[in-house]
Amino acid sequence: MTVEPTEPASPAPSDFIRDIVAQHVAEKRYPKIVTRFPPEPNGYLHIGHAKAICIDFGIARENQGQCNLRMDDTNPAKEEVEYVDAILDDVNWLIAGWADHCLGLKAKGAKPATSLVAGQTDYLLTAAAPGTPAARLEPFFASHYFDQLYAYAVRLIELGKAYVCDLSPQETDEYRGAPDRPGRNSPFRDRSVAENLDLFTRMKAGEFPDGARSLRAKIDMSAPNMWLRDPLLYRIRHTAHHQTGDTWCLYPLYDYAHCLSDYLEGVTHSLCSLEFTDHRPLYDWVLESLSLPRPLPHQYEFSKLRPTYTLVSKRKLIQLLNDGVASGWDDPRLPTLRGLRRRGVPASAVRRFAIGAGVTKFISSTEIAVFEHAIREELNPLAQRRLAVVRPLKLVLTNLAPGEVLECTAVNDPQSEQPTSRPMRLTREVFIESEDFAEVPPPKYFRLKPGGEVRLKYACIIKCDEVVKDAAGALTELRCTADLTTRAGGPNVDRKVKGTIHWVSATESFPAEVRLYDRLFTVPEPDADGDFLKHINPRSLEVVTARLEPALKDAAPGQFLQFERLGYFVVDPKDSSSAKPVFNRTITLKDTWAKAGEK
RNA sequence: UGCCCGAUGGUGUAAUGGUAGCACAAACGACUCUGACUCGUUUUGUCUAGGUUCGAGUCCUAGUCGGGCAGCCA
Repeated sequence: MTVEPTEPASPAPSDFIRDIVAQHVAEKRYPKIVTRFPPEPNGYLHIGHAKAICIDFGIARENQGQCNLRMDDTNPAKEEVEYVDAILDDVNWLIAGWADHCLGLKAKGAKPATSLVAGQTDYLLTAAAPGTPAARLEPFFASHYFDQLYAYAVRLIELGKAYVCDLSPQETDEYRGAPDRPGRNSPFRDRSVAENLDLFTRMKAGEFPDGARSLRAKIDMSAPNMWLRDPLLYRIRHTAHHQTGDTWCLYPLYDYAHCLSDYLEGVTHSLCSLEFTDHRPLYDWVLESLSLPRPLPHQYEFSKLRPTYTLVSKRKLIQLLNDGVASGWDDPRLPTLRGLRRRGVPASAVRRFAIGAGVTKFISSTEIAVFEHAIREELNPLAQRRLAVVRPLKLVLTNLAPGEVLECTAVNDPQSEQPTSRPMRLTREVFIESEDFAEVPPPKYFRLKPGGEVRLKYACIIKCDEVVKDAAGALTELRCTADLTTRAGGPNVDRKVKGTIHWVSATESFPAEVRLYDRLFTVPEPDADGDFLKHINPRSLEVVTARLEPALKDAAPGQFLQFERLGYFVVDPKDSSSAKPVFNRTITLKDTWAKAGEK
């Protein structure tokens, strides 16, 4: 099983949004802090969403509050149940052991309850009680509020604050004007309440085709903020919805549905990304226009997380899939939560990265190195050490007899306070990493070279006597002698040599497919020139047949491993089987030697 | 010639009128049976110009630069 620390190592962060929340808590403005994470079920979650999740859930958990998972599903044309399930799964993975106790889900099929608050009809849907079996829970859905949303729309009409408009989509655009040019009033703007009510009822009844009419807020067509120029509240769509089926042909738009969904759930702080800043006055307008009896939620915006060397645009991710660059939403090279999970990135590392990026309104990109560092930081204490040779080079220990076996002891978890160990068997023929031998060594090369010595990790020091090549001049094997006095327990255990390399026995190891993943793009900003496909890293995936030490036979999916001196690895949860094991490289170890070579 | 948001080392972020700090990255060194980890040292910063103030990264004004907004998408 996957082991996850329950708390992030870093202290609770502070930022401008948390400052506001703290202030509200101090004022006791709300009975309880409630946030929400509102994905649209039209795609998979990625690392960018992880930041939103960490903020939404983080603030809830720091304030003994709750964060509702809500499907923002007001556009039936784009959304599917497949995504609903995947999103729930990904969120559960990301917050497991960290904020699962404040995940707000509702009882299956539950709808908002109607009550009288301060003499006014009010609707409220709260999360299911803790302890409710998971099978009886589901996320919140904006689509489950369609009745209440409709009732609020009627109230808006009665208040003279909304009207049915017969302008076509094209005409609506023309009437809206431009940022530097005021719009014009719709000719339908001053319909009577009775006529609006009649028309709206008939829109709901399905009397009109798509786009024929819409319900609009009556605000100000000359407002400098485009979103206040009588924005649409409802549009007609004769399309089945994954939750409500054919019940509706009238669907609310985001700006209308979102603020009210927040209110309906008792959300207090509605946190979203910067592009919604211009919508905030509309968010407030809708709620304030309705004179609602309970405290209103407020929207606060922050900047998105944008790591370098990758892409977090749904559209571009889909293009990678369609072009066959990626094998699916769970391709380990993708920044999707599914891809990351399959790659072997622990949820705690995603959180550490997302939280560490901070919360501001400054549009920035975060170096992927910060993420890679977070992954290593989390994995280092978690990963069991193993020996594996990814590009095998045969090496014969000439002073060992064929069939002779030298028992060694290898450490599993050097970072632990009480490290455990496992046996390894050194034999006459072993494999070492091709990279660990150089016939013509560069300066400061610590590894094996002709006539040179190196330690075989956990075994003994060896000396390279002979380099054997085939007729074509290609290296075929190395012939070495082992200094058995340097074995554990031997008189010269402590003899120092500059290099230590990993190895596996040629006869005891087994072959396995290893997928060596690297960054998907070769440049920090793949889409800077609008042509990200040009910058795909041709070596983002390299498949090799490696030789693994016998203990790796028992490796289970979800178990974090370190192949010493190579990097962190996991069993591929999808393609691996005991007959044909497959390992994914999550990330290499930091490699200052390779870096030196680049210069 | 509209409205809104933003600007602190290479990157990200803190400092809430009082010593510009942290992380990553980079460089060097120590340690090392992982060229990992760990530890130590170092380089690099308040967009510009005015103003308020004993004192400004912080407040004010103007400018510059960057971003968002004209979906019946979210």
